[in-house]
Amino acid sequence: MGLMVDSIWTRSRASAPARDTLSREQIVKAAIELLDQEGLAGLSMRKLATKLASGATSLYWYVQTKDDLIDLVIDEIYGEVDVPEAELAGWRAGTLLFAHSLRATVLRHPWLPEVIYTRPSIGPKAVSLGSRGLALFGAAGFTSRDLDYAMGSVMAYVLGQASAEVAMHSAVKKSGRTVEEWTGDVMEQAKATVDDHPEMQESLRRRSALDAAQLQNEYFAFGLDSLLDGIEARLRT
Amino acid sequence: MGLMVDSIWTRSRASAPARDTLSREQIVKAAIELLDQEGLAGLSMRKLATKLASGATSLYWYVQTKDDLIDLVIDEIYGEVDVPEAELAGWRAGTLLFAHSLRATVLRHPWLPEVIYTRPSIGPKAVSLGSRGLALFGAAGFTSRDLDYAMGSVMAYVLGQASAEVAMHSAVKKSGRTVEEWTGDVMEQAKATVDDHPEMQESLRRRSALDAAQLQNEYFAFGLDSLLDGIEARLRT
DNA sequence: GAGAAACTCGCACAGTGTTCTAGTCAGCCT
DNA sequence: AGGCTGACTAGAACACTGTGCGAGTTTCTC
Repeated sequence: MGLMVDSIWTRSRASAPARDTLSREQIVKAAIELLDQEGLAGLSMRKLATKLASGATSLYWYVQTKDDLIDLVIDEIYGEVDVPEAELAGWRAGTLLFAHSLRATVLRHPWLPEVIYTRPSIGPKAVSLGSRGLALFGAAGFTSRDLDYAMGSVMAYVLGQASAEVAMHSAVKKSGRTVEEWTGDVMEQAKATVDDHPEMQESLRRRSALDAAQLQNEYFAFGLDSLLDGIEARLRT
Repeated sequence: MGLMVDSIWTRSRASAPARDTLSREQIVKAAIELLDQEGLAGLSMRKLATKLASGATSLYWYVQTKDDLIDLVIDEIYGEVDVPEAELAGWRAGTLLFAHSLRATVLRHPWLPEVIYTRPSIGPKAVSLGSRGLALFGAAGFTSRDLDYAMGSVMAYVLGQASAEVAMHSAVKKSGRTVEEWTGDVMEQAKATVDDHPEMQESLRRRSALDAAQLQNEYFAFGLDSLLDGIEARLRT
């Protein structure tokens, strides 16, 4: 009974490194670079090893499996997210900063949505992020379960919206055209199916009338502001 | 110039099927079954072919690549989502129904988050879903860009929250324990990193004090209600 | 009956994650 | 100094992946 779940985070190095050697940090860093350049499909143990000028199977000394490596990578990324102190910014402004930082992080690492939803994030940096987030919301007056709910809902929204953005970006990139051209293509190509749907037509037309980046910003802000309004209202009950 | 993007949706069968033959529908259906049973990693063309009692490469007559197949699969899944008519339910109730239906669909197909964020959804059923959603929000009085933003924000939140749920479920399943046991494991295992974070400790303790499913429901409802409150307020300006 | 489609599928290729095993190196003990 | 131990490297091999190719079979059309 009570057998412990053995995960990456429980293990640690036993003594000092012997000579000029590989390291987890190094491997994780290289993996992130590879992911940023070539996406999730472009990350293979062999390619990663070549990048590190080592044998492919040497990596397995530092990492149990590829999945474990990805756990490490994800946690590293969580470390890039800013969570301001409540005293400095106040809740609303602080949360906006946090949300935008999280969004920017996802956009910087577009392969993230493909992997974060396959596992809960319980690494040290993810925990630290969660903790600082809870502090921010706690300082605003949220307590007990509302505290968790509020924080979690903001994260869910931001990750969801950013993930959708990333999905579009990657499709555009794969097509090798500009965002605007791509939108046009999609409209044309989906014409047959969209024709029966007047609401969709208008929506697509609206979409192409505006600069794509600005549109995404407004999109993001609309939902975030709405959500925060709603959450804030729950504070006064 | 203006070269069309060639996608799954543009192609169509030329004439009637010849004899007792495979079909796209059949393949897609089998793929979904396989995905539900074994997850994304469990879907391979060979396994799928065996399930259909056919040769592996025969599938390539109906489907250009595995990615195309997944496009078809995703669209099929979008067909499972309910979007009520505005006249029947009204905006708020209708949106709640829609949101819960979308969430339930994701929970029914936990591999979905792993794939939806790698491509925008522009298949016929996804378009139909979007269109009916826009109709629902349009009937409530949203117009122009607010219409798109409101609808998109709700989708982003729901998908984000459901995806996070699914991430936890799959970790629990992989560990082979109950949700409650697993939560305990995680707490114990993350003790070292969590110990410096008092907010996190309380949050985790709170989490284990409540039935997991009920907690997820409350979680989901909190953010959704907040978001809808905020969106609704924007209707009156 | 001939020819053209529609459809099936075995073979092969390059690539994957990972295990196993033999090896090299650095530091410690006697 | 010599040998042992543990830290670390890495090649060979296994079972598996997606998919292009080309040859085969079936059915429809004239």
